[in-house]
Amino acid sequence: MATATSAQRREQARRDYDAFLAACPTRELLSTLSDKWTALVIAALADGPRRHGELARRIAGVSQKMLTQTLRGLERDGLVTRSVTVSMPVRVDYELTPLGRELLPVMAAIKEWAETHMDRVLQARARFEGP
Amino acid sequence: MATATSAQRREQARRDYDAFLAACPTRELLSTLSDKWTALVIAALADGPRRHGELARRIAGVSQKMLTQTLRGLERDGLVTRSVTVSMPVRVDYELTPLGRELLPVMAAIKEWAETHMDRVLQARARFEGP
DNA sequence: CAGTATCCCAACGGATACTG
DNA sequence: CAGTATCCGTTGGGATACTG
Repeated sequence: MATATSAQRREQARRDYDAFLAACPTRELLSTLSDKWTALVIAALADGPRRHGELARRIAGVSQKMLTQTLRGLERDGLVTRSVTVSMPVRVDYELTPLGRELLPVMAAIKEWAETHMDRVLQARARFEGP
Repeated sequence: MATATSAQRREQARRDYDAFLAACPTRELLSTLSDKWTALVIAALADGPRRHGELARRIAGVSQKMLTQTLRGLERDGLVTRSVTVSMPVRVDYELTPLGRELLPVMAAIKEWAETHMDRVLQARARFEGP
C-alpha cells in the first residue's frame, strides 16, 4: 500500500522487524549503518553531490578501497546514487537518495554527539584507567 | 568551566573536534559507537538496570565474550556503570550513566530507522541485484 | 580520475573450557 | 551467575600495481 502514512508504516515495521532478534534482516542493515565509514560518508554528502576524489579528500584516512566499498554498499541499499559522466577523464558523482536523506539527520546526530561529548568521554577514560 | 552552557560546549567542541580528521580522538569514539553491538546494548538498557544474563538473553546472538567486551568499552567511556552485588551467586548490574542516557535517543533513532525503513532497503537491494 | 585486482597481516569474533 | 582464557577460522582493511 503506497498510501500508508509514515505512522502506519512505523507500526507495521514494529510488527515485522526487531533488531534484537538475530535472524532479523535489520541486524544486517544495522551493521551497514554502523560501519566504520558510513556515518562519515553520509555526512560528507549532506550538502549535495560529491565526486569520488572529493570524498576521499574530505574523509581523511579512508583508503579508496574502503571508500568504494562503502559507497557500493550504500548504493546497493538505495541510500546513494552513483552517476557517471562519460568524458575525459571520467567523472563520477555520488548523491544521497531521498531515502538516504531521511537517514542523514540520524547519522549526523551520532557524529555530532561524538564531537560534542568527546571531553566527557576522555575524562571518563582517565578515571577508568587512572587510579 | 563547569558552568558552560550546552550551547557553549557544543561550540567549543566544534572548534576542538572534527571526525573528518583522521587524528581526531572522535574517530575512535565514533568507532565505538558504531560497534556491532553497541546500539543494541544501549537500547537494551533503556528501561533501567539489567543483569548480564538478561542482556545476553535480550540481545539474541551475542556471545558472552562480545557482550562483556562491549560492556567494558562502554564502562570505560563512561556510558555505563557496572555494579557488583556480592552474594551467592554474584549479581552484576549494568546501567546507563547520565552521559549514556544522553546517547540513548541517538542510538535508539538508528535502531528504529533500520526497523522502519527495512522494507525500502530490501526493495532497493532487489532492484540492484535483480534485473 | 575512478576503479578493479592481489597480496597479506591484524583484528574481530565465535566455541569451548575453566574459575570464584 | 558472571566472568576469564585459549584456540582458531573469518573478515576487515591497508598497500600496491594495473586498466579504461
